[in-house]
Amino acid sequence: MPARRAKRKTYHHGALREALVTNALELLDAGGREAVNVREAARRAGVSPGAPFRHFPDRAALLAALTSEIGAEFRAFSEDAIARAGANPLRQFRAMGLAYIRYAIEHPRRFQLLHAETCTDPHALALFTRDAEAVALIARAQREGFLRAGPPEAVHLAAQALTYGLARMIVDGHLPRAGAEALAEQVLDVFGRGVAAPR
Amino acid sequence: MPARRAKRKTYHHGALREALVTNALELLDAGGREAVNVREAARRAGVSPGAPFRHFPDRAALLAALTSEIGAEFRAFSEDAIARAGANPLRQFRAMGLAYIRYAIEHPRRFQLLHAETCTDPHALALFTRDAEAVALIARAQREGFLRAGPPEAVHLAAQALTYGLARMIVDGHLPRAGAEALAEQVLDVFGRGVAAPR
DNA sequence: TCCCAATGTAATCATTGATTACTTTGCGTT
DNA sequence: AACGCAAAGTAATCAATGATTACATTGGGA
Repeated sequence: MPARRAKRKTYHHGALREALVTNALELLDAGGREAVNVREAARRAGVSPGAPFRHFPDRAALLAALTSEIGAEFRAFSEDAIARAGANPLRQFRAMGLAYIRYAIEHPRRFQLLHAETCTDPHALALFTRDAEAVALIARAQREGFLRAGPPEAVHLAAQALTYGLARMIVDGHLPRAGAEALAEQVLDVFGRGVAAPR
Repeated sequence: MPARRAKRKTYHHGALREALVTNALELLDAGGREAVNVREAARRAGVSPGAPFRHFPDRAALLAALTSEIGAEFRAFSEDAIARAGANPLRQFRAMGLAYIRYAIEHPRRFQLLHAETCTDPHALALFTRDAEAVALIARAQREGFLRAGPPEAVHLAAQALTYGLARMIVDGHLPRAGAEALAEQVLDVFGRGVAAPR
């Protein structure tokens, strides 16, 4: 209830845990993972440096909570994009990839945290949670003649790596963000024509 | 000359700068970028905490020197792989991609540092230093009928993104390192068949 | 030889994470 | 409605690190 950064009237904050995570998110967006620190989050919540300890045993726990929060946001973002893509599974797959890339463009620091080596949240990576399903889909499309032959696992991994690579290149500064989305669509088209069965 | 971690006989270390970078590399490999700290590097060199200041104005400078060192190593690694690939440009390109991935498997922390958003070393990224040349090569292969038609810039970016994505997936823990190289070869094959002109 | 610039030491300060004892609050129980 | 207790925050403290300054030592060149 009490506004962040304002002097608190009550002894108890009321929603310190949430406030800390929110403040940590601000710090992350502003300066990356290394800029996330407990004291500043506490300061912005108008609370003493020891207070966060009641909610998070250490900095890693705060980062974990932040990661979880961001994971949920990303999942919602991704699933929304899939829902908008209609019923065609291949269109859905493409939409998921583009959502991935768009999220990386819009929230690079969050993307970075979410996919860091240290992130162990199994649900954090929406793109990688339907592997078996996606591979089966690819195998079926191959049998039905829509996709050219080849090991479906490799085709799937290629699609993942391509998407992840584009997103990562943007986040890591190897691809200018301006126009990156349009470029990404071209790249996905090249790949799509590559894996499609020759007519 | 004096061994690291041993008590120094002389007042002057002799090669403190190099020793600090070496120690920083150890810290990086052991615990990632965040584990690199000036004091520990100084401690391991058997030198006081203030000594590094003579060589590096701050921690960022030490990290920059470390990055530069790693960049040179990676470049040599990559160029060696290309040299071994023979004269065929397409084979060279494939060899470069595989070298990229192999380096990521062998030295994930170094790869990570080298490709971090904060890395500004323009020569650090061997894969991305011959863009115009590679695009021209692709365009020529298309004209000569080896590759199917399509915007050569997009084909080139697709190849880059695929390679970078695989390497990054390994580094970020999204792909088990065991067997990753063989898997990567399969993926590059799928891509290669995709961009190759239909026979 | 001697001087001085380079290099390392010692001491110090600020920031941050972590931890403990103490204080305040407000809710559930009676 | 009063009480008591658990939850939540404060204050104080310690350790580790980065940064910075004044001082000491060394060795090579004028």
